Parts: sequence; C-alpha cells; structure tokens
Amino acid sequence: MMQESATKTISNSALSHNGLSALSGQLDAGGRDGRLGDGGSEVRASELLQLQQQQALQAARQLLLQQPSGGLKSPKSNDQQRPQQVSVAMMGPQVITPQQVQQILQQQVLSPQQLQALLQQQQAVMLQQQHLQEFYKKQQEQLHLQLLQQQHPGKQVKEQQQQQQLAAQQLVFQQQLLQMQQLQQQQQHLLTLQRQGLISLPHGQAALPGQTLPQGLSPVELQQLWKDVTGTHNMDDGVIKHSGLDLTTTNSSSTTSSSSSAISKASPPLTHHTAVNGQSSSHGSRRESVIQEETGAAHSLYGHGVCKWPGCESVCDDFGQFLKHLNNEHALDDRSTAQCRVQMQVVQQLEIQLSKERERLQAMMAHLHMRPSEPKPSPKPLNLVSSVTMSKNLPSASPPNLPHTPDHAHGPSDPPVPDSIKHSISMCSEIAPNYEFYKNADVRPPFTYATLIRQAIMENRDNQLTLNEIYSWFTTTFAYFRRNAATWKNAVRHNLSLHKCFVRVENVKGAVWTVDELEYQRRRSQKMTGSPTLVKNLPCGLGYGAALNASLQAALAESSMPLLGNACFMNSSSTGLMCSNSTGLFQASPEDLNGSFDHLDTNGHSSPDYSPYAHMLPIHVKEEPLNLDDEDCPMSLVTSANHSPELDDRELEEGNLSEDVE
DNA sequence: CGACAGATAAACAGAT
DNA sequence: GATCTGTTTATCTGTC
Repeated sequence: MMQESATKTISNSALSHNGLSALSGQLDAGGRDGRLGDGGSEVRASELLQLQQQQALQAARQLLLQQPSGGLKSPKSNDQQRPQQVSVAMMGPQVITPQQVQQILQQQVLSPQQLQALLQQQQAVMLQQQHLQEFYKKQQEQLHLQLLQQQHPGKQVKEQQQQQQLAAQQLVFQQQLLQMQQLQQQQQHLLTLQRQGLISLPHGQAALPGQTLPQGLSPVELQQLWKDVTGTHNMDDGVIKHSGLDLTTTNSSSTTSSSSSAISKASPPLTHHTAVNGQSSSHGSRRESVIQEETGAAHSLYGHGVCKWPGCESVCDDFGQFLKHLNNEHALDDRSTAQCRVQMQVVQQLEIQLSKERERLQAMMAHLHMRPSEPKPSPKPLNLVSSVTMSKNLPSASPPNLPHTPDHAHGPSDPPVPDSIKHSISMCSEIAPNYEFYKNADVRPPFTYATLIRQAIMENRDNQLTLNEIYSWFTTTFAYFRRNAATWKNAVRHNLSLHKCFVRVENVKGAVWTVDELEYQRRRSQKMTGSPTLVKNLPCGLGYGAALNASLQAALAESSMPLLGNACFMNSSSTGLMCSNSTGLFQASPEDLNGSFDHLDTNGHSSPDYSPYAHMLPIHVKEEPLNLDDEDCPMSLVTSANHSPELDDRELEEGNLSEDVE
C-alpha cells in the first residue's frame, strides 16, 4: 500500500512539475505540425486548466496536511497519509475524498475579505494567463508560417534569425506561463481552501478580529462568489479577442525565472485528450443532452426568462431562444467545464455541510432533550445523498433526518421508560441521519470493529451471521468498507476471535457467529470501572445538558448504551418501533466510537463509484468484490461466556434493564 | 509513565 | 494449490 502510494505520489509530482513543459512541448509540436486550429488550442487550454486545478488541489491538500489542526494525529499517520492525499490529485481535479472535505471544512483559513482579494487576484491572473496563452499561440502560428516559408531558399538566413528570436520569445513566454501558473496555483489553492471552508463557517466559529463581513456565506453568497469567478471567464472571452498584448502587465510576477531550462525541455506530450475533467469531449453525448433538454418541458437552467447558468443570467425570451443561447454560450468547452466543475464543488460542499449540520442538530437535540417540534429538521435542498437510497436493509420508511424523540419513540401503549433509556433512544435518533452518509460517503464509521460486528449480527433476525455475511454487511452498510478489504476483513476476523463476546457456533453448513450480549456488556462495563459510582449513582436523565461535562456525559451515554442497543436492535428486527430504520447501528456510546470520526482515507482511494460523490466526481476506484451470498445457517447455539464474578452484579443489572426495554 | 483498548499487520493452521 | 476461515502474536497509537 505504501509503495503504491509512493509511486502515485512520484507520478503525480512529476506530472505537476512537468505538466507545463509537457504542454509547452505539445504546443511546440502543434506549431510545427501546423495544428494550431481553434479546436487544438481549445484542447490545450483545457489541459492547462486541468493541470492548474490539479496543482491547486494538490497544494491545498498539502497545505491542509501540514497544518497541525488538520486532524492527523500521529506522525505515522502523517507519513502514511500525506502521500496518499497527494496521490488523490492524480484522479482528477475534483477528487476530494469526504475525509478531505471534512478536513477542509474544518479549516477557516481566510477571511471573506481575504477571499475577495484572492478572487480578484485570481481573476487578474487568469486574465493574464489567457493573454499569455493567446500570445504564445500566435507566436506559434508565426513560427509555423515562417517554417513554411523556409522553403524559399533565398530567405533562409534571415528567417533563421527570426526563428531564433521567436524561439527565445517562446522561452520567455513559457517561463511566464509557468510563473503565472504557479501564482495562480497558490491563489487557487487558497481559494479552494476557502471556498470549501466557507461552507463550514456557520459552525459557530467566532469571526476573526478585523473581519467585517459575515463569515458564514450562504449558498446565495457562494453563488455570487461563483459569479465572480465565472465572470472572469466571461471577461476573458472579450479580452482574448484582442490581438495586442500588453506584456508589461504580465511581467509583474515573472521577475524571477529559475526554471527556464526545465521549461525549454519538451516533455513527452501528455494524453489528456480523452476527457477533460472526466467529461467526454464527444459531441454525441452533448447532442443527447440537448435533445433531452428540448424534450423536457422545464429546464433547470431556465427560469423567469433568464438563463440560470451560474454567472450568466442572460435574458431569453422563450425556451427556444434559451436553448440556442445554451448551446452557443454554454457549449462544452473549457469555460463551461470549469464552471460545471465549480458547481460540482459547491454542491458537494453543500451536501457535506448538510450532513454535518444535520448531525449537529441531532446532537443538539439529544443534548437538550428537545421535543421534535422545536428543532427544525434541515430540509434537503440537495437530493444527492437521499437520492441514493439503497435501503435494502433498512426496513424503515422514516427519513433518516426525521428526528425521533423519546416522547414519540414509543407508542402510547408502551410502558414508561426510565430517563436513561429515553436518553438512549434520543441518541438513537441523534445519529440516524448518518446512515445514508456512511452508506454513501467514504468515511470511516466512528465505531469500533467490535461494535460494528455486534450490530451486524444483531441486525439479523436470527442474531447470527456467517463471516461472509458480516463482510457483506460491512460493505453494504459502509462505503468505507468497500475497499481495503484485506485490512478490515482481517480486523473483523481478529475481533471475532479476540473478543469473547463473539461466539462461534458450528452447524452443518459451517459456522455462524453470534453475540454473547452479556459478555459484550461486561466488556463495556469493564471500561467504566474508572467511575463505577458515577455510572451507577447518577440520576439518569436529570439535566444532562449544559451542566454536564464531556466525561460525565460520556459516562452517562456509556451506561445507557446497552439499553439503547438492545432496544433498537429489537426494533429493527421485530417490533419496528421508533428505531425501526436500523439506526440502532449508530447508537454508539463514546466508548463505541473509535475516535476517528474524521478518520482520513488511508489509502488514497476515494469514494466508490456509486457513492453520491462519485456521481459528481470523476473517481475511479478499484472495487472490492462483494460477496453477497445470504445463505441461511441454522445453528445449534453454544454459549461460552465467561463471567467475571466481580462484575456479575452490574452485568445483571444492565441485563435486566436491557430486558426492560424489550 | 504505564496500563489498556483498539487498529493493523502478519504468520500460521485447518478447512474448503 | 489457492482461497477462506480462524487463531494468535506483535506493534503502534491514543486515552486515561
């Protein structure tokens, strides 16, 4: 794994460093070959843009990883993950794993003012770069023309001199291009950081001193930012038409040229021609989309007589005109691709933000013991996650973001439950929305293997699973476990063997694994030995709000988790009460959490193709083969629980409480 | 600082 | 022989 990552890192680094020279080489070759048509230059421009974005994202990732608050805790993790994070950049400009996004979301690097300044700088840089590219292209054309004219022998000497001059000029421009690109890269990675961080700004962080603008930007403001960026492109269109170039304005950042020799070396041409940003450049698919647009009565990009393409707002009197405008102004080119790319990022960030906010809401509700009417369930402006509702093993029809509360958790005929149990149930709903999240996002679930295995087994009606079925549960329930199969499967086996709470039961067909719940609870109880009196004597459900510190709440949650688990497991399998959506899975106590909620992608792979992010991003992940055989395994139960005498009391107590829930 | 839990890797053996 | 399953050991990291 490490070797693979290292290799990818090296490759990617080479790509980044040589990308421009490679492009220059392509430009050179194109000039000599006389392929300087508009189409060719478009492709090269898009390649350049792609490279720039790759570099920007790479720089952003590296910057994030270098920040101490970036979430990487151990030096080893750093060593392992830094190259992996970088290697992700190979997959494409948009490939940001959810972990990275989470990481990015925690960064509030720039103030909005700084961002605006960056945006402006970005616009200026892009303008200048367009100038340079255009001028460079013209130089190539000129060179090509002169090469053609060399067939006239009389003018050869003079033309050779001109050619040398042109070559020298090209060197200069290549350097300028590179430097512009470097500058843009720096700005863009800051911009990327901020654009992604902006969305998490409402997370309660206080505004930095000296900031006058609100830190949290609404989607509308984001769109405005977006317009700012795209407006630059629109401006470019106009500027590019100018044949003359004021190169003096572009030299501000090109005073130092340290890599001229590297630039002049023409690297082997890169093959980016197949797709730009993962989009096929074939016109067939585009035509299909146009047809779809025409057949559809309403177009998402058309409303109130205005083109809703981000940053456009062109007035179109009728739909036909809009279609014409759409095909003319927003055809498949670099600009549209880049705009679409930005929009994808916006959507992605919003989606993740939504998930986080929803989770926060549930946590707040659980913490405050609120009724359902008080919190407003966050609406779903984006159907990206929820659209991928693979609720095969989710018997519930209740949406995951619908807050379940203790009061409504049980039916009216249900006996009153202790406050601790209520608290447990409220925690059940707390993390309920995460089901879809973990199912679709490549985020490591914050639960221990033991907890997950137990959940997998308990979700089964017979409370037993074969090893392969446990594997399948992991892969179907968590996107994270759809890769690195060797690692986590080994861990699953290891945990099954290690923990006495997992009991292997032989039968005719083979073996199934069951959970010795008493042993499981005993193991949990053992962890509470640090504060046994706290666990046993605390008035559960009494004001565990603001007055309780974290450890106290943790202890409380820990003490109530077994009940929670049992209640919800039972509900998921039989009674179908409030936790019928199998969200009992996530009713974990802090002890059950593996402390890696922000666990980063450890191998540089990103979301599987069928994750909602994969729908938006050009991600290609080597999928682990899914073995989803669901053979029934009748069993003869054999229990082998060892009970520690000193813990039997509490164990029994908890067991009784658990049964009370049932 | 040590104990402990959890994760990860790996070796190994038996079964399929 | 390859693969799967299960056990065991070792190491590292984070937490208490």
